[in-house]
Amino acid sequence: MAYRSTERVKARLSASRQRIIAAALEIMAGHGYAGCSVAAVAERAGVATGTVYRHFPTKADLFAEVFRTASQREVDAVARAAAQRTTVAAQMAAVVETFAGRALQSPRLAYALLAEPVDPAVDAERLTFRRAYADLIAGHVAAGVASGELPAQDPELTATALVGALAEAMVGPLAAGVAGPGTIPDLIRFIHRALGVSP
Amino acid sequence: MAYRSTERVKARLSASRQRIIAAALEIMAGHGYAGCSVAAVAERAGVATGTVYRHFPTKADLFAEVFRTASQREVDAVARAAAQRTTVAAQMAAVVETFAGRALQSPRLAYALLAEPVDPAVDAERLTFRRAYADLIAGHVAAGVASGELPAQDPELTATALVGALAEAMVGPLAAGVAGPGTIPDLIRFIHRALGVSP
DNA sequence: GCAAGAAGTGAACCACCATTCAGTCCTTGC
DNA sequence: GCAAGGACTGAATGGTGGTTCACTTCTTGC
Repeated sequence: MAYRSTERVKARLSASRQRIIAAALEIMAGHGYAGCSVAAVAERAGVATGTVYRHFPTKADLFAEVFRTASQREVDAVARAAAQRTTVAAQMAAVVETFAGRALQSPRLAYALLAEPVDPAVDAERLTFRRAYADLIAGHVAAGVASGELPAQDPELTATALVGALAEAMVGPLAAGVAGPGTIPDLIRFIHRALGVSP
Repeated sequence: MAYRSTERVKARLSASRQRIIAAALEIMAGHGYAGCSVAAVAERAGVATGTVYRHFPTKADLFAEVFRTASQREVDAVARAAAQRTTVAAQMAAVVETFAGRALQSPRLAYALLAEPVDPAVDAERLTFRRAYADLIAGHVAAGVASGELPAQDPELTATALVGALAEAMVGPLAAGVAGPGTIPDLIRFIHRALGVSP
């Protein structure tokens, strides 16, 4: 036995894997999922197409991970913003501002993550993305109901509906390229009403 | 010139076209968009695959029309239900009940119309579907604001967000096959709060 | 009945792209 | 240096399913 992979190689492999994921993300941000052929991803990552398959069994597996990575980044940013506020009203305002602000920064990527037609196996990953947002929101809503800041309601349903509302309200602006200046404040008012925040 | 198409032939052509659309709808209701190969649609319609292409230039064109037809039917049903009520609160309750009730009657079709991964050209048609709902709702909201039943708000944004909320809240139940018994009343309460209906 | 021309047929075609694999290059331990 | 075995390559492969088209069948006006 003359070969047993060493730390150095493991690190290189891992770096290579990360480069592939990063390349896929960059292409998604530039040309959407539609532009993400395996060959294009490989070229941008500086490897041969075959190499992609040493890291991921199928294209769907690769993009499941790409979606997972990107989604986690988004959800984390929103969670961090919300955590800095104390009232549910302020927390939800932070959620909207962060979510919408980031989406408008990278509209093509946001569109790919939210709504672009993708392989069904990748689409499944999208569900967990939305679920992560819903869980985050549901936690704040449940706390608000418990503290009496919000009226009694099913936090799960409220959170799911709010995620849908947020996503839908962003798809138009993302397609158009910009949001009207009043969109975000209006959306915050809508969501405050929906939560039952007292005015 | 020995041939100029007559009424009888025109009627037959139109009937054939309708049969193709109907067949596509039936397959969507049974197996989703994924089951809709052109060959399968043709077989169900009782024509050869080539015949489909005498009526529609591409598969995407066929399904754009299929989506348009199915969507119109849904929107009409919802509009009709809402039109029978007098207050905005009751109208929106009717919207939710009709939308959700019909979706749960034909979950596979509803899923295909709302969320299943489809060809991008067909996806575009989905946007107009959602837009039609949003316009319907926006009309009622605007009337409610004008009459003082609802507080001041941007009817367009409210309507868009509500469409997103409705769709998102249905995707889970559609995937699961059933909705919990409380889902629809809870959703109506959510939407009433979001509109600012006074309790 | 017949010529002209449209509608209908379905097997063959083909574009696209994910996936593979035989050959080459590297890394490791001795 | 060298043998063993992994990593890398990228041109070739293959499956899928939308699309075509040469041919057949039907309609029409005379």
